[in-house]
Amino acid sequence: MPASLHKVSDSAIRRLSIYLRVLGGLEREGKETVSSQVLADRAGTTAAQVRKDLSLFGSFGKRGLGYLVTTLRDELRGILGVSRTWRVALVGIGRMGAALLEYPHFRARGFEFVAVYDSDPEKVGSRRGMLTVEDARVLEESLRETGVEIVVLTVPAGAAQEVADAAVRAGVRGIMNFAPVALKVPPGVRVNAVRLTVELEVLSFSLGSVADRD
Amino acid sequence: MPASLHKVSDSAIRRLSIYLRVLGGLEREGKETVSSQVLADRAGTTAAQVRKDLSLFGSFGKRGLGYLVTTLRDELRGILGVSRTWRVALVGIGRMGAALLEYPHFRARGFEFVAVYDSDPEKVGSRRGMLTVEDARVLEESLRETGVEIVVLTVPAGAAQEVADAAVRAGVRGIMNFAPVALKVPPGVRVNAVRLTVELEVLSFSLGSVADRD
DNA sequence: GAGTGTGAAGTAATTCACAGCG
DNA sequence: CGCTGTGAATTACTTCACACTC
Repeated sequence: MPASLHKVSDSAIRRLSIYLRVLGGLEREGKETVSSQVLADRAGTTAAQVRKDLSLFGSFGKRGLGYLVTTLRDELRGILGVSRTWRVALVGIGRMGAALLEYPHFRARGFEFVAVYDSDPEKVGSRRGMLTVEDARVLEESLRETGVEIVVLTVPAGAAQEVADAAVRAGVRGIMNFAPVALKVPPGVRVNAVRLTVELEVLSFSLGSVADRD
Repeated sequence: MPASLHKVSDSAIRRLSIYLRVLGGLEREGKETVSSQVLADRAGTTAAQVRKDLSLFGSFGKRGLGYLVTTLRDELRGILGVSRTWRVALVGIGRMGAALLEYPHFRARGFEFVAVYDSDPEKVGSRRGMLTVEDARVLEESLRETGVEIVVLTVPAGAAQEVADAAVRAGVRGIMNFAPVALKVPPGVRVNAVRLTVELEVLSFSLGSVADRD
């Protein structure tokens, strides 16, 4: 039962994205087919989990054989919505913003930065690769004009909510938030937070508690 | 039932780290107490979840009043293991590595970079703030000598596993991995992967499927 | 035979709801 | 009274196990 309209868990989607990455590697290695077991090993999960995840969207495998690498990759691209290009804007061009702007894997996966904003007058007007830094004061209308669909937020915590509000008013429905605040957005808008300090603190906790395996 | 030796879920720990961040903000605002409800609002979760999470480690609140901000913050620091300083090394100083090295929130939370490595001869020997970039070939012994406890990996995918192996041999038990590969490490070593492309693809999926609320 | 697809079983995480305390 | 702490109920996620297909 393919079920494309049923609710799929976030963690399942995360894993699909990882499978997609693994399939790219397998393809480069010239592999034509792959079993759920091998896929699982490379993705860091279990074979049953792989099959369950894929079965949420269809029956892509061949029994006794496994999955066709290229076919499955195309299917996953379709499911994840990355067979097209997404128009992305960066707001806040500090060191982290600059690093993301040049991050090679984004473009390779269809996420293209089409605008950059900052509120620092020193930075506004300067070039960043193909792009010119625009003034954050014109954010809303500029985002709308440029047809931006996803915003990557690397501004200080204090500025994040107002930038998010402006982006939402401009019709943006996806926000990748690096600022250390929980953003409030209306229904229909999706925020994905990247919490670098949290990741380190999870490590710190694991190393601290002795009762720890794996 | 405090239960410090029982298994606590990863997501609970992640939330504790977020609560800690929120408490810092409340403290700066001069708030002395906070209810689970307010904490939840600022952290982006529910009051029941906050109380459940905290109850895994003790009874920190006062009924009818809430939690004392400073006290709870200290408790959480102890639980997460961040009342001390952690010695961290960065391996791979591209743009992302450079951004992390200067990321102000790491140091503010007790994560201190004490060494930087790269394999590029052009970079080896150059200065990065207080640190000199060392040659990745001496990684293992240098990590050991420097007493590094956590490694942040920002090397290309192809190099990540061998760097991880060397780090593990050097006694490192925590790895924050930015490379797009699943690292294999022995039991007792904890890897935390930061998958930036996955985060964007989750957004892409959410925007793509129309059947989407929140 | 090898390996998928999937209900059913088993775990884990979250939410409810309320007794009990300050 | 207000708000915590927590068992109980619920919901979500993962693993099992095996019929089925290539």
